[in-house]
Amino acid sequence: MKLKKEEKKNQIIQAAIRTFAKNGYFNSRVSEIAKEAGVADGTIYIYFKSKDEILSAIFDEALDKFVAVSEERLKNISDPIERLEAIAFLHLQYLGANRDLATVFQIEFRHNIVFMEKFTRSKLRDYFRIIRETIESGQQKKVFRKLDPKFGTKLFFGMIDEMVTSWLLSKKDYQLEKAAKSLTRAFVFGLAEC
Amino acid sequence: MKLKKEEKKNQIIQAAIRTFAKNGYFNSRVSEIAKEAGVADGTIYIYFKSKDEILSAIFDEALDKFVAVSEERLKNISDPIERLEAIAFLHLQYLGANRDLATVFQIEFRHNIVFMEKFTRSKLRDYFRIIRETIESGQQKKVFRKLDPKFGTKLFFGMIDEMVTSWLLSKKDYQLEKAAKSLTRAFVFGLAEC
Amino acid sequence: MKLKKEEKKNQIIQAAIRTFAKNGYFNSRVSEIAKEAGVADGTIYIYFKSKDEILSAIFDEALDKFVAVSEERLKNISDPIERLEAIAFLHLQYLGANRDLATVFQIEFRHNIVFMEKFTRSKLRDYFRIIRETIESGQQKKVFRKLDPKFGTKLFFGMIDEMVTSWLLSKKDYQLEKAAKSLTRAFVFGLAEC
Amino acid sequence: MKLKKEEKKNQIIQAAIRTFAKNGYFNSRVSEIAKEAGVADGTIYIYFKSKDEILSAIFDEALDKFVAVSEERLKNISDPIERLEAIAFLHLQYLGANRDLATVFQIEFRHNIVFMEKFTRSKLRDYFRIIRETIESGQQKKVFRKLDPKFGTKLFFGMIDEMVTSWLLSKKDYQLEKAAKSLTRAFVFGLAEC
DNA sequence: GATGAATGAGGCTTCATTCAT
DNA sequence: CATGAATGAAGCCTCATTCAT
Repeated sequence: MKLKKEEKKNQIIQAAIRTFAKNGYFNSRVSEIAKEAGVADGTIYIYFKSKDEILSAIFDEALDKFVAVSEERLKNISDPIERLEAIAFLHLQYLGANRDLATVFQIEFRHNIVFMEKFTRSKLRDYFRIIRETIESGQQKKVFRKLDPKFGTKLFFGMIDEMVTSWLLSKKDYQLEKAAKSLTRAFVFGLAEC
Repeated sequence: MKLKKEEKKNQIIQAAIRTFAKNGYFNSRVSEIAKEAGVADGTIYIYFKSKDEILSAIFDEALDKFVAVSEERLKNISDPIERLEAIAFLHLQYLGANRDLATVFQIEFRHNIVFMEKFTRSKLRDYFRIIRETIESGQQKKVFRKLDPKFGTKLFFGMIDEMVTSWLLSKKDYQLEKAAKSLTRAFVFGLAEC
Repeated sequence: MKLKKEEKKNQIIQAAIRTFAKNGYFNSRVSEIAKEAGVADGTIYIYFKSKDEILSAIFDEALDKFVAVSEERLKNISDPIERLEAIAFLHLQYLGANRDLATVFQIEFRHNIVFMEKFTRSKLRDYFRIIRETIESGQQKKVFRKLDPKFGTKLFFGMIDEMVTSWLLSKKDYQLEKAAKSLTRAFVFGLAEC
Repeated sequence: MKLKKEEKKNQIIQAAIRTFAKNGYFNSRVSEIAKEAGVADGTIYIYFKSKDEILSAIFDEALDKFVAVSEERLKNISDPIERLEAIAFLHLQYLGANRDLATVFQIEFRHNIVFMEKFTRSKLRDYFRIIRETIESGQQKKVFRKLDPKFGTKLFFGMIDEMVTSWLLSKKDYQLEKAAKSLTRAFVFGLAEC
């Protein structure tokens, strides 16, 4: 019973991801999501308080899952450079595997500034912490030079994030995660010759 | 007469930037922009065909101005590393000087994938070209190692872009352009020790 | 369920007829129709795509019903003169029984040449055909003299139509259908003495 | 000076006739009429109090001119049948000569019921009187049989009116006034054989 | 729990009219 | 007289949300 409920909730979330990806949050209709999910309009409101809450649920769920998977995969990697590459790989793979989810993340996450702040301060904080701790660890091991780890985190995240956005805007459907290696190499060793 | 018309158009654009920055495009009302600009609702439609066109005009104007200023400033800088730093500086300074404009750029620009594509394919292309040519020039001078220049462009842009977004979300009002030097250093020399 | 839906649709149509009759199509507000029908503004749009479509529906329905009733009543009348009189009677009775509907028909039907053409080419064509075939039948029976039947149809229709318009503009509420006999007599035998 | 003023007023009226004929009164914009007349929007309001008054002026002027011309032409025709034919001819010729004016007359005259009543009670009354007196004269001369002359007037007017409407809806540009003879014959002698 | 018809607040936009130049 | 930029009231329609069935 409880399972069935979770199933239907997920069904609605998946429908919302497809709908938001196609038309954007503000140009998507609740009735459209309902149709896509194969339920009645009113049913949406049994599982979610409002249209806005569906969007939040998408991010909540996707971020939770991503952080959980990432922590699991990173558990046994101790080399800082290897870890950074793994992080980039997981990030690119996760969004590269689901273009609709990626679209919602890259486009609708910037829903409005309050919305962004909310996630940046909670769920996304965990992700940023993973990157930051990896950089700090590398600095302790003298693999990385001195540099504000928070600053480095932003730079690294910015690189990955732009790869995803660029991939979305490109019509070509290349393997996004393949960029992880050279992205990390660029971040660690820079663009300079030698 | 012509001047006055341009003045009023600009007045509306500035009001729209403030309004969009505050509430986001979709949660802003045309009547609110009108009030903020000190004109009647209908007056907006003498200068713009639709609400959507106001948003486009903001980007059009801001990007044109930015590219024009940048090209002027970069004219006499030939050293690739210096050029990259100048680009980062100009970018960060331009948006750092106008928090409302920055908000609209970082939040509203990605509100709609079609809208993004439109600008990425035209106005923004010029900006990306400036970065790319600088990287290519550095590669010819053997200052930069071999790496797809387009890929490098994305990484560099991604770093800058994330700095701006992070600055917006931060409550602290630090000097954004101060990051240009260390950002460029990180991009060119990487994070690795020595 | 289906019945209830048809009922409500009809309820809106009747409200629209009253509203259009009172103020004319362009000076009628959708909110006024809704109020008159006892439903919310938005409900109108569950049953009709647009304000314009309500007007079309009024004509569609009224013409369909009129042609159906007329064909039924005329089935057993073979004498051409009797048939013409019956047609005039039915036409005058139909509109004479519902002053609001008559107003919409006489005033709003000609509000727009494109709108008129649409109905003249479809629904109204059936009605004109009934008149024309009666004239042709009378000519075959040598009751009527040679005359382009289409021309005759227009003349006959014009006579009836003007009776309705005149009745609408008159404040007196006389029995419109009483004119059928003398109208037909005038059409068939003319104004000449003997 | 006065002449020039009248000229410009007429210029606006002609522009309004073309504009109303094309789009109908409610779908015509004052700015469109101004453009068509080659004057500024505000200039319209120097010559007319409102948009509605332009429409009234069109009917005022056209009806005055028509009645004046008709009375002049009918002065020397005493035979009732000849007079009726002349009336039909003048009516059909007048509107047949200016399709735009005819469109405005047949379509926009039914602007709303109050508007119609206003003209039917004043300007149009003169025209109806001309027809009615002709019928009465024919009855006195025993050319026409006994029949309420007002009733006969409506029938005759209805026939002519429908000819005009039918011509408007027809794409063919036939000579409308050619129908005057057979129309009158039909009205006087009827459709009956012999 | 599920439905989907009904609600009604509110937005974008139009356009007749005004009035300072 | 002529202009046309500015006004702002008001309409059509949309759509998130509710609730009786």
